[in-house]
Amino acid sequence: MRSSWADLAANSAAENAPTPPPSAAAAVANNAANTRPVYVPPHLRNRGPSAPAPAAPAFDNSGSRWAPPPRNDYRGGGGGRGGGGYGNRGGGGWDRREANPFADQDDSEEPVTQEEQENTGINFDAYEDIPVETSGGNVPPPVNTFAEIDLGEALNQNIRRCKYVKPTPVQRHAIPISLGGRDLMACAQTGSGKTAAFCFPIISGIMTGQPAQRPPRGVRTVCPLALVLSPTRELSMQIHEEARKFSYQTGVRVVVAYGGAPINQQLRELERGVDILVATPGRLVDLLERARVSLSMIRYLALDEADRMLDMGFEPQIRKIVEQMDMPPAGVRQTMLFSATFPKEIQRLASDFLSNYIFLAVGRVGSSTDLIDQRVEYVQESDKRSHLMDLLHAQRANGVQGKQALTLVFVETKKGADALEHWLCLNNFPATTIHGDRSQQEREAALRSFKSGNTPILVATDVAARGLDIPHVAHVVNFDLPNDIDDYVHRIGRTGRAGKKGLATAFFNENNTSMARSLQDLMQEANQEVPAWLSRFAARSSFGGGKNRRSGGGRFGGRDFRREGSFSRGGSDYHGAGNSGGGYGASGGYGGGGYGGGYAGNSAGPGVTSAWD
DNA sequence: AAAAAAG
Repeated sequence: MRSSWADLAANSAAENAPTPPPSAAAAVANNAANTRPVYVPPHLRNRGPSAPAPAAPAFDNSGSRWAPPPRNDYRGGGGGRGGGGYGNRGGGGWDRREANPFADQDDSEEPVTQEEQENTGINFDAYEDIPVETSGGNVPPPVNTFAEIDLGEALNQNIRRCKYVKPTPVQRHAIPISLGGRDLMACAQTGSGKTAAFCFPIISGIMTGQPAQRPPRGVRTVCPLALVLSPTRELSMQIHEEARKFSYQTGVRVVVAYGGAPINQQLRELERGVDILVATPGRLVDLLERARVSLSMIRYLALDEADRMLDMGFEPQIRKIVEQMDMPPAGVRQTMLFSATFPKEIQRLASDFLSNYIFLAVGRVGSSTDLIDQRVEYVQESDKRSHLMDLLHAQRANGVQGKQALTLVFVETKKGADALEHWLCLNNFPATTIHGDRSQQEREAALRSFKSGNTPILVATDVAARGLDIPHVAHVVNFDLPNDIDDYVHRIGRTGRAGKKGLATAFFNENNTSMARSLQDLMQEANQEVPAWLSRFAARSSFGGGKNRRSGGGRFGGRDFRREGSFSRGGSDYHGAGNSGGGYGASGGYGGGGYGGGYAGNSAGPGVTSAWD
């Protein structure tokens, strides 16, 4: 598929003239007469007439099936509205024009108004005074602007189209680390732009890196250069949509594959070429076993919600994909793990997939205090429905134009989700539900309907707990509390995103006593008001410690497990040994004492644990 | 024990 880039380059060199790509021999000859490098990075391939003519590629495969006809996705100026030709994704068969992922947005060149920024952008004021913790050797310093990083003009333009003005904290730190070629384990807040944090370096790396060799002879096997895995289908879809925006007109192709949807369409997309494959594990294993995908060329591996991907349910599949197929080993490929939460048992498992990695935890002080208002109410099992009804009524009263604010209600079981949805509808609350017993079509329809406000109440199992970015979720209700505090963190993280405020209400009763202590600790750390009755439950249940207890007092949602043992446990002074200056150059390495935490000198109170993506 | 992920 590299050759399709080559064709593009050739095409571009000919100023978009409809001439066939040069033969390999011609390419070589041309190159011999020309000292320019043979490889043309994708960000140069869509250049307009003013761009210097790139050298012809040395690896042209014209005549083979890997050299499809030249793409015609150059559009004058590159940034304009472009008129027709968009939205032909899925139509047209061999029409290779790239659908405009920004088609549904106002693409005018008007400066972004304050209001717009407020409504659509990220509220960066919410990200001041971020505590940052890094460990590992030679940590690259963070950047403050996208301009400081050379991501290439095409990517920069997409960043502007996305209305990203400056990098979020996780992006400031993670992008230089990734661009530096380092493996990374990153804990980052919910809704703080973590997808971009791993997409930008991957796209940039593919654009500027060496051209890929031709895929092996397996006729229909495709060889992506990057693999992004996520635990749910909807999250994979979302990552794919984001990544498509970031890679628009870069020549980098992103394809998604997940279960529950017809495989044939996904196969067709794969055959058109794939640089970045976004997938759920099951469908990927299927594709690997059918030999439709080979991982032999993988340079970048990203696990989103990495702790989830490595817990009991997923670990075997992930090991199979990463260790037992044909993926290059750690140290050869570059591996990036992202999550809000990273229990140290899982960190230990994860380290199998990493090589000399940097651990990064980025959080903001008092984030939950400012952004997610957490409440816990004591509600008997039998009273939950009527209590929920009260909340919804109160909200409706506050709603704009009688419109219900978006409310996401988490329950424990799929049956429970159906039952609650049914009951809500009976009571004139337009609700829908998403869970694993529904068809993929139903799941996607439910999500759409919720996002659009058509059914402003979504009853969900944990399938919706992680990663999903649903704008304007005003309220997350933990109708049934999860059994794991990390799940709670992810669930409430569906609100209070991109610097906006949110509300989270949990129903607590005797069935949740195992959560009392961890919930109390979490809320305390986030400067939330803890009801006295909850503290009593916590005191009562705390003797055994409890599996939900976060070690060391849990100032951060994540902490490098490699540092365990080099500090006295008990966590009275989590950051005490770190220098609180700007020293990002951690020198410690594994378990060494020389941890240079770049803790952003905050004395305003306890750190944050609340919302980590 | 539940949920998710292949069909």
